[in-house]
Amino acid sequence: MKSMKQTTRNDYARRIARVTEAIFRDPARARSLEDWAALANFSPFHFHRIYRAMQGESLADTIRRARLTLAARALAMSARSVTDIALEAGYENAQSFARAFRGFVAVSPTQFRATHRAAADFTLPSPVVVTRKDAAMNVEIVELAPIRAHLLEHKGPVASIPETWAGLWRWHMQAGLAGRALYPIGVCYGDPEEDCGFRYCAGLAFPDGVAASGEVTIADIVGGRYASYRHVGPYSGIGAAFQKLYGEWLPTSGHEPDDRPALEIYRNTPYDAPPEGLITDLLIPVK
DNA sequence: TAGCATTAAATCAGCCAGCG
DNA sequence: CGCTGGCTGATTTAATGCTA
Repeated sequence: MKSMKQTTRNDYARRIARVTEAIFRDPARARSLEDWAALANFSPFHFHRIYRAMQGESLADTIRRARLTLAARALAMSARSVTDIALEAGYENAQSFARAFRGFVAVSPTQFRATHRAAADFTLPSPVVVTRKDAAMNVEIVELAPIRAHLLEHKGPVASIPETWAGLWRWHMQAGLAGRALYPIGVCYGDPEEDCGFRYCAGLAFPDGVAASGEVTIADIVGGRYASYRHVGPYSGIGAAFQKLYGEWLPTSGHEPDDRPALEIYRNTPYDAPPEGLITDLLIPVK
């Protein structure tokens, strides 16, 4: 996959994107591997390998993620029964659904619903706007107060970052924090374009101190001056947005980059918004 | 790409809690 | 006590992944 020609890669990416779009448009719809392969113009045999290589997860993983994301949203935002939501999400019964759901977010559907209903009482202090939005790229300069957060360092390829998040959510639940308000923040050290030197931590900010345990640590995210850009859309577009910020905006902005980590502040989550409605503030440190 | 191994999902049986 | 909804463990079945 690494040595693949760029044109081939683009072509493959387009074909695979047709499949993932169809999955997220209607996650509950059952289709055979042959159908999905046909949609991407691959033989079934090659399809799952190409899919996995391009997406970093199997077709089944994507379908499960789409279905459970849909279900999680329904749990958080409606009062319908777990069984109804399970059936609507494409599961044949509530049992299978409960099992898959627990595997996804580490808590049962009803616990999840209780947590997300209860978690509306805490908001981070908003960054103070120093300069208005840039005409070209909607970037504003903000002053951010320090944030104390629980961090879990991501290890492995960028594509598996969702697993680290799942690990941090699991820790959050296991630490008995279900029902407590929280605020997810991604912390990026170094340059994502370089394999070495780039580190990513999944973080959760809490209203008050809670002891860390296991691989989860407590850290103070340094405050100060940041250039803030609001990214709206699926998380897959964040890399390109950062690239644009560093590559296009920063050099012409007159600002100098600082060596504090860049931040991703998630203003909503896949549990309460569809992929195209995900709001993420991207903050790059400036002097 | 066949054939085997592994993994995930479905199914079934049964438990528990809440309620009339 | 029976009914209902929700959850789980064990087992079966199907899909997926790996290897040659």
